Amino acid sequence: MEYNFEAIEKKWQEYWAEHQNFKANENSDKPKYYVLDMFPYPSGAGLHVGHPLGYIASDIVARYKRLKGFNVLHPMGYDSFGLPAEQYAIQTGQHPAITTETNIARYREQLDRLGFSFDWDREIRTSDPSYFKWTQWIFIQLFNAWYSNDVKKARPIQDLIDIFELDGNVMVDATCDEDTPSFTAAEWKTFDEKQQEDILLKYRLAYLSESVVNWCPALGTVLANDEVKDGLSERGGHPVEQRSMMQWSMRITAYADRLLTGLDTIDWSDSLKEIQRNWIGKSKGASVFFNVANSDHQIEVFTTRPDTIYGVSFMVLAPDHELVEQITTSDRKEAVEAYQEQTAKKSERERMADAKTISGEFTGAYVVHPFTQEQIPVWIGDYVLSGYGTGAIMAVPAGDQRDWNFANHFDLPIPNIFENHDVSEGPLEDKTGVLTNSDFMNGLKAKKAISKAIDAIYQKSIGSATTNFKLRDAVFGRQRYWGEPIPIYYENGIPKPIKDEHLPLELPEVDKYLPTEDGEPPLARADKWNYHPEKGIVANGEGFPIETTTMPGWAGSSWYYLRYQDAKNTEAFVEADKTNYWGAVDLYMGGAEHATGHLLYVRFWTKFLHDMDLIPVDEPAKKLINQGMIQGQSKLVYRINGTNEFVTASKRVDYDTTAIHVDVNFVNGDSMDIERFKNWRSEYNNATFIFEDDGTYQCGTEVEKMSKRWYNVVNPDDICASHGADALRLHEMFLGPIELHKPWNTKGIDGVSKFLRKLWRLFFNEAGEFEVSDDEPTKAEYKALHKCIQKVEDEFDRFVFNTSVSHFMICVNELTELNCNKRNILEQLTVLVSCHAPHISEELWKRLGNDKSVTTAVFPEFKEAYLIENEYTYPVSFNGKVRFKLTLPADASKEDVESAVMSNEQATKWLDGKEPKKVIVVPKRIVNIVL
RNA sequence: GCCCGGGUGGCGGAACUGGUAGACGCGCUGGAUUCAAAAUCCAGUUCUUUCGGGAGUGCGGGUUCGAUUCCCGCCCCGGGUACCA
Repeated sequence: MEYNFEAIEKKWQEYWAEHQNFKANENSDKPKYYVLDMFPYPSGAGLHVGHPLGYIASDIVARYKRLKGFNVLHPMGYDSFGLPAEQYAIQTGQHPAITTETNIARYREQLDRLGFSFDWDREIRTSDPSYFKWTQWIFIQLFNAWYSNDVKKARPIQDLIDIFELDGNVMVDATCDEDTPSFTAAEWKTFDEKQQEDILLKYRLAYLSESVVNWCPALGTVLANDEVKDGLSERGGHPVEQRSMMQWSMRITAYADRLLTGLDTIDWSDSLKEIQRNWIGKSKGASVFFNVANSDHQIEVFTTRPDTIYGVSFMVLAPDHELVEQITTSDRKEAVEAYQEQTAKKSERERMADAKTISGEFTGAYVVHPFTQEQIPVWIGDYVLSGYGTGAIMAVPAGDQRDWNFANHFDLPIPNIFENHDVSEGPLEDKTGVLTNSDFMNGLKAKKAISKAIDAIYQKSIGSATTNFKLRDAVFGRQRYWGEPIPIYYENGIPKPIKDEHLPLELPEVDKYLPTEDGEPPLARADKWNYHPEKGIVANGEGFPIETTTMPGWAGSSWYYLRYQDAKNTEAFVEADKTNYWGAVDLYMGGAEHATGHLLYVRFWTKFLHDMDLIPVDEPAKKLINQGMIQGQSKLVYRINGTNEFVTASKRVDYDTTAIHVDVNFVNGDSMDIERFKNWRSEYNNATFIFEDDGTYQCGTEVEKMSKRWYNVVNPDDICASHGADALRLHEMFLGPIELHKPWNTKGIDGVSKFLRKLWRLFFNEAGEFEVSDDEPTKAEYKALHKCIQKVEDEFDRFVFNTSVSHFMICVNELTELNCNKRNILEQLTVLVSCHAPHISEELWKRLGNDKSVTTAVFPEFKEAYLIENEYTYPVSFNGKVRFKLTLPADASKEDVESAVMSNEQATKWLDGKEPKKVIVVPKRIVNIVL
C-alpha cells in the first residue's frame, strides 16, 4: 500500500478534533509547559507559506514536551481588532465584525490543514466582548493606580489620596507629569473635586493629558512612536506630523528601569534585548541649573558629561522650550519668533531630511556659569529636542560634534579643555581625554572627573546626578471605530471609570465608520453613547458623555497570554489558581518586528499586574524565539521595450528590456510555462519570445517579501494538496535555522517527500502489506536508532529544528539499508518523527497496534550502550596534517595508541629515524605527532 | 555615525566545550530499470593536479601540535537606532 498523505492527514485531523487530544487542564501532577505563538491578525489575504513557520516550530516543541511528560498548554487565537477590517467597513459599510468573522473562518481552515496541536477550546479573539471586557477592566486598574518610586511598584490610587490628605505631595516620590505642582495637606483639602482629580490624573498610570502626539492626517488617528518609521506611518506610509492634543496615555516610563533590568532575567536573543535597551535608552549623567543673568529664571540642562562643564561656551534651548519667550530680549524677539515659527512648520520628516543644515538663533539672554561666573550666551536651535532630557543643553563644542558644528557655524568660541588636543580640528568625543583648564578636574580622565563634577555640582546646590530615559509614555487612544472602547465617562469634565458591573462597554452601532464632520472619532456618531452610573449605557441627553476614542491595537495583545490560562472565566480576567499554575510562557514564538511595540507593552502590563498581586510572574515569557521571515522568490520576464516580445534571462543583456513580475505558479524552477503566461492577461495573448538555445524560456529571480503585488505568494493549501502537510512541515523546518530569513523554494520539498515515502516503506513488505517483525533487533539496528535519538533529543532541547530532519533521514536510510522491520525499532522511530510529521506517525502508530494516540507515547530513552564501538579509527597526523589512519580496539589506552602509532610502518617512514618532539593522543579523536 | 548579528561548494545549510571542514537536502553529471516517461535505485559532485599531492571556511596578521571555532586589525552583508545632549 502506498503512502497516501491526503487520506491519512484528513483522517487524523478529524480524529484529534473528536478526541480532543490537545486539551490542556490544570489538574495534573505533571510539570507544566506553556508554548505560545504570537497570535495572528486575521487579514483578508489568508495565510501564505511564510506564516506557519513559527507555528510549526512551536508545535514541534509542544508535541516534544508532551512526549517528555509535561502538561502542555498550546493555545491559539486572533488579534482581531485592526485597521484593514475598518478600512473595508468605511468603503463598503459592512460591519468590521463580519469581515473579521469571515477572515477568521478562513484562517482556521488553513491552520487546521497543517495538523497543529492547539487547544482550540481556549481560543480567544481580542474583539470579542467577553475578552475585551477584561482589557477594559485592566485599563481601569491602570487608571486607579500610581507608581511609587520608593517601593518601585505600582500602588492603588487610594493610597496616594491618603498620603495627600496626611502630608500633601512634598514627600511623595512618584512617576508623574512634569508640571505637577507641590502642595501641602491643608492645600489639598481646600481643592475642589475637579482640582483634586486634575492632580490625581498626573499620577495615574492610565492618564489623560495634553501632549504632543504623532498625528497621521491620512489615517485620521494618532500613532505610537513604534508605529512611526522615518516620519511616515508604518502602516500605509503616510506622513506624520506633531500635534498637541488631549490624549489617553500609559505611564510606561514608570517601568523604564524595571523593563531594562528585567531583560537580564529572560532568555531572549541578544539582538532583541539590545533593541529594547536602545529603545528604553537609559543614560546616566547630571542635571544642572544655570541662572539666567539679571533674572529669576533658571535653565535646567541634562548632560552625560558633567566633567566637561568648563568647556561650556553657550547654551542651546529647543525652539519650543517654555522659557524662550520669557528670556528673549526685545531686540532679538523678532528673529527668535521667526525661527520658532519656521521650525514649528517643519514636519518631523522634513526636519530629519535636513538634519545636516545647522540653524539657530541667539535669544539675547545670558546665563552665569556656576563655576567660572562667566556670561554664557543662550541660543535656540532645532538640534535640541524638547522631548528629550530637559529640552536644553549646555554646549561643549570641544567635546561634542554637534555643539562643535554649531559653534563653528555661528562663530562661537570653542574653549579647549583637553590636553594635547587641537579644537580647530574637531571635538574629542570619547572618554579618553585628559582634562585641562578645568580647575579641580585638571589631569583627570572622564570616569573620575564625572563623579568629582557631580559632587561639586551637588555641593553648590545647582544640580545632582540624574538618569534619563529615551522611552516616552505610550499614547493609548485611537480616533477610530474598530477597537476596544475606553471605559471612561466624563462627569462634569472629570474622567471616571465605568463601573465593573457595566462592563464590557460594547461598541455602539454607528451609521458610518468615519470621523464626524467636526473631526470627532466615529464613536461620537452613536445615538446611545452616554453613561449613567446606576443605569449603565443610556441615550445621549441622559447621563454623562462616554469617551469616544478607542484603544490602540496593542491593548488586547498586552495580556492575552494570561487569558489562555482561563479563557472562559466570566468572573475574573484569570483565576488566581490557574495563573499560579501556568505562570509565565515557557516558549514564546514570534517575529522580531514586535520588539519595540508588543514585546515591550506586554512586559509593562505583566509588571503592573504583578505589582497589583494579580499574577505571580513579573515577565511574560522566559524564552523567546524570533522566527525569520520566509521570503518569496519573485519570477521576472523581460519585455523588450516598445514591443510585445520577451527575451529569456541569459540573453536579455543584448536588449533594452523592462523586467515584469510574473505569477510564480507558471514557473517551474526557472522555466516558464509559455501557454499559461499567454493566457494570464489579454495583453500577453500575442506575445512572442526569444528562447534559450534549448528552447525554454528562463525567468529571472528576485528575493522579496511574499506579497500579492509581486505574484510570488505560495499558498500552504496548494502545498498540502500536492505534497501533504507533513511534507510541508518538514520542509519548512529543513529550510534552515528557525531564526533566519530565507527564500521559499518549492523544489526542495521533494527531498522530504522522499523521506516520508522511505519511512512508510520500512513498515511494508515487498507485497505491499503492513508487516513488522517481533524479533530482537540487531546491534546495528539499535545503533542507527539510538544515534538518532541522541541527536534529536539534544536538538529539541536546544530548540534546533532543521538538523533533526537530517537525522531522521540518516536513520531511515540506515534502517532501509539494514532491511530493518523490527517493531521495537520502528515504534520508537515513529515517536521520534511524530513531532515533525504527526499525521504519518499517527497512522503508523495505530497500525503498530496502539489504541491511544501517538501524542500520549513516551519519548524514547537514549542508551549509550548501543553506540559503543569495538574499534575506533584514529586519524594520525604529522605536524597537523592527517597522513594515515589506524584502527584500534575502542578500549585502547593512551599508551597503547601511542605505541601502535610509533610501530606503524607509515609512521616509521614519516619519522625517518627522528625522535618526535611530542605525541598528542586525544581519546576517541585524533593522534598528532610533532616532529 | 553608534549598537547588535553574520560572511563556509552551483544553492539551502552541517560541524558539540579548538580535534579528519562541507553532514543532510536541492541542483547537476553519469549509469541501472523502462517501449518511453514518471517513480525508484547506484556512482560522482569544494577547487586544482603531472594523480604523489597541493590549496581551501570574506581579507591580513597572531596564539596553538592543530583554528570555521580563540585574539588583533581591515573589508563586505543584514538588522536596530539616530541631531538622545
